[in-house]
Amino acid sequence: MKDHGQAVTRYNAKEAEARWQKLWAEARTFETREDPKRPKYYVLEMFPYPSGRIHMGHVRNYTMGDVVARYKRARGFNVLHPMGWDAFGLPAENAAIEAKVHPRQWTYDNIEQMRAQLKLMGLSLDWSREIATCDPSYYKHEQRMFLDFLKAGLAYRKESWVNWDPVDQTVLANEQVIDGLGWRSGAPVERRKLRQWFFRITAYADELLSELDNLPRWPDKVRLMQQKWIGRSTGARVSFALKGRAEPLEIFTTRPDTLFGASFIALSADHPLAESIARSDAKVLSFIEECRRLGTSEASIETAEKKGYDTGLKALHPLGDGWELPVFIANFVLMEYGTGAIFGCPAHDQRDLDFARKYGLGVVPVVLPPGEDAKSFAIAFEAYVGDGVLINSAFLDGLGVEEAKMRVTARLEELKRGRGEVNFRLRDWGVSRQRYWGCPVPVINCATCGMVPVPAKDLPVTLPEDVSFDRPGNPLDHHPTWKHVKCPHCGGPGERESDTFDTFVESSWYFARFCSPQAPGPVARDAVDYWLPVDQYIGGVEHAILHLLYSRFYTRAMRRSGYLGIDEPFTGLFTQGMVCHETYRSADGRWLSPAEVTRDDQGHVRETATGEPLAVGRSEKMSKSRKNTVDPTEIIATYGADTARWFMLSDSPPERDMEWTAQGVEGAWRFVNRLWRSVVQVSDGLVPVGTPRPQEMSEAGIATRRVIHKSIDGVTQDLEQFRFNRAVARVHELSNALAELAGEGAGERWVLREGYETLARLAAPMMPHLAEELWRQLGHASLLVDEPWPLADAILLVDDTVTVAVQVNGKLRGTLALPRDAARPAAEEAALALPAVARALEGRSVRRVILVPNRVINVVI
RNA sequence: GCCCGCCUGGCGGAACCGGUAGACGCAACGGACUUAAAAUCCGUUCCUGGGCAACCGGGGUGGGGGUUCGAGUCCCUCGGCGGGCACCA
Repeated sequence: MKDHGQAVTRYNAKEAEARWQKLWAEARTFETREDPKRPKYYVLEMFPYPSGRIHMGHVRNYTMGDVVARYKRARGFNVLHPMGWDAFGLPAENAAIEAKVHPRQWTYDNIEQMRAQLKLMGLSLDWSREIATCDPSYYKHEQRMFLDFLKAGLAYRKESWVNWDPVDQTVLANEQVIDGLGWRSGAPVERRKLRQWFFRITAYADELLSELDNLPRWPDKVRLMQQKWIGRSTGARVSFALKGRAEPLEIFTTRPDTLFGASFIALSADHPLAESIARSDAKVLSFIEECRRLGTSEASIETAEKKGYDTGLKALHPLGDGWELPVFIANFVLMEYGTGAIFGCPAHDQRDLDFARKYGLGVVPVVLPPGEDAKSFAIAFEAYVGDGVLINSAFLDGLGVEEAKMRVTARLEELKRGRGEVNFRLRDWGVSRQRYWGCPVPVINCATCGMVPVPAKDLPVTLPEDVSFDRPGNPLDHHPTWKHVKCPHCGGPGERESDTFDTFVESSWYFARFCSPQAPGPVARDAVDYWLPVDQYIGGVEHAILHLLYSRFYTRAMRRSGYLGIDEPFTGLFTQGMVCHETYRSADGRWLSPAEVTRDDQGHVRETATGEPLAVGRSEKMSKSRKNTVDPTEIIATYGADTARWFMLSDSPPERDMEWTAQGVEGAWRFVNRLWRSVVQVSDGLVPVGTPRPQEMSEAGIATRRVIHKSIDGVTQDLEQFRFNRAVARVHELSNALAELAGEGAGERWVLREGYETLARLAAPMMPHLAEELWRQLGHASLLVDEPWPLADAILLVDDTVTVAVQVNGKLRGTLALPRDAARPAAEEAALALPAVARALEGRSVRRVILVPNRVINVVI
């Protein structure tokens, strides 16, 4: 074909995309409202932190969500697909410190920029529902709900150990402590006991665990991680009397069956008993201080030696007559778990064994492994933790481990020296942050009345605008006037709580706010009842525990306060992989960004500016530190959003990491153009829109129709199952088949129309702008986005003739074209008649023939 | 240390429930068009032996073993990579 100039050979993505985006916006195509007559579908991607620029991770996430939203919309669902901003957080304050901008200004500027960037992607979002969590119109509802939670006992304040940075004068999260030092100040972090706010997530520990089984559309991996995080363990609480003390000591164990193998008791350094002894014993005090200095970082735990200090106290075994056990303070016992005290059974716990060997304590085996002899069995340096039969254990002798656990627990209960107990690893969620850029905890501290919640009518408690970040610590504390208020209770002088909430609180309910973003209360009940739960939630695995667990808790807390009627916020969850890129490094160790390098004719990578050759490193997650990032806006400016979206969905399965390559984008861009060009070229010769299917059709035409309808069926299943890479491959296949038919002269004009219309429809969720363009080119006046999803003709999905593999002893010897569902004798005969089969048989007799209908004929000799 | 996942051409990956391994794309190579290049179009490409050729054979899904008429797929085992948790009593 002759080149008729630029207009015919090149698709102007930039112009076309802007045009369609404008039309969708004008038609308010994606604005949604409740409609009880239609089935709803709520698609949500984890909302972004407004860092200032979108990155490829966002592009991948929002492309996937948009494919789902557009597909479900075409299937007739009333689709809610909103977007907002997770707008509180530390980076805004850092910007305030470094660039002297107000966090609010910085945040809203960033939102402005990112919204413009996102809009270029052509996402089917209902922008009328946009929310920013730093807006008082959002967080005032959070404060309102906090008051409800307070009343319901789901929020409370207690003293708790925290990581304290003495220079920055703030609490640090565990993630912000690196090798025992504050991440910003570099100062050694101290453990301090501070009054902190908590959400009682543990109240729902059992439910949060058991309901994981009712989330079949969540990845197993995430459910498993949450299971482990909640960490339910069954055991017993056992009471040990202490010689010379009135108060008994309680311990928790999951192995009450090994109670007769006890040889010591160990207390946490933070245990009240340890602290009480320390008051009269300087040596104990210095040991406790040594334990505390060890800190909580992973490295220190790993390298720390198991150490104990014998307090000289004696505990009396609850089942032994006058049996005394030494009481140690040990550095490996955590106050936060169980009762902060344990009994040590060295024979059946490795850590206890190490401890016993170090301090010369007894090692008595009480569980006999199968096949061992009770007289000769001994423990050396490896504890036995498996199943077996109880020995040396009085009334438990001869029982299995499980049976023994039950029996001993029952006996302890009779004696009132213990009872069965379930413990969780999960702790209550500490939500206090000593930060400015967060939602203020709506509480006033009064010298007379104590803690007084801010009355609902006084909400919101807004952040003061005039703050200074000149000195370390919480600006809310330093503010001259903000925190000084009258006590709402007695009218006397009070002080505002200056803690703000962890930003995870905002993200724990934003999905509910999206249902009715203008509601005067936190939510409008009819709106949440209609829209919730979220049918499909999409985001990174990094939120597998924190955000997803908090949201599950918060939903229950909202239910308890009457805001919602559901338990689980997200019925479907998909965790997408990361976007990676290869890395470039110069000889002197500088990292270079993909934009700064060129590939020469030999395939060597050079720095564009200097021509210096570069080392190409392995592909890693795009990150600023490695400089291996590609700016989505530049890609969209060059190739258009559809190309970026198409490449994002190609090749790699969505749950896996993908590699971003320049060649890959080029390939996607070529396909966009090829598709556009083939429709432009073919459209003039097609039958008019709406022409009924002709009675007569050529073989090639019928064959192509089969491909078309199999494509509909295949793409539909692929999209339903999040197999976007396969959907992409199928669209390629259909495009190839149509090009082939078009190449065969006049071809079947009707079939070509059906084919290209189908192609446009199937590609629309993934490349929405191009699809509209093709639809228009094919002669339609309507918007494709309002067209229904195509339906496959079931008759065309089954072939009349099938290709069957013919094997001899499982080895492929040839193929056979047979009528569908061919009967055994005919199929067998045809198979045996194949020359390759006869050759393989070499005259040997056939023992039997395995026939898998329409698939395989296996001749066994 | 414990738990989970993964391993298929030069690369990303496909292969429904055990039934023709390598779809589709990238890259590479060859050809056409062009004064030339780019773009585009056509063709080839898992490895390997034989043959001028159409063609005929052998091997192959991280290694080893097993189940089965038949294994990328199921089981055992070893190795490698990735992720999660980590003093949890």
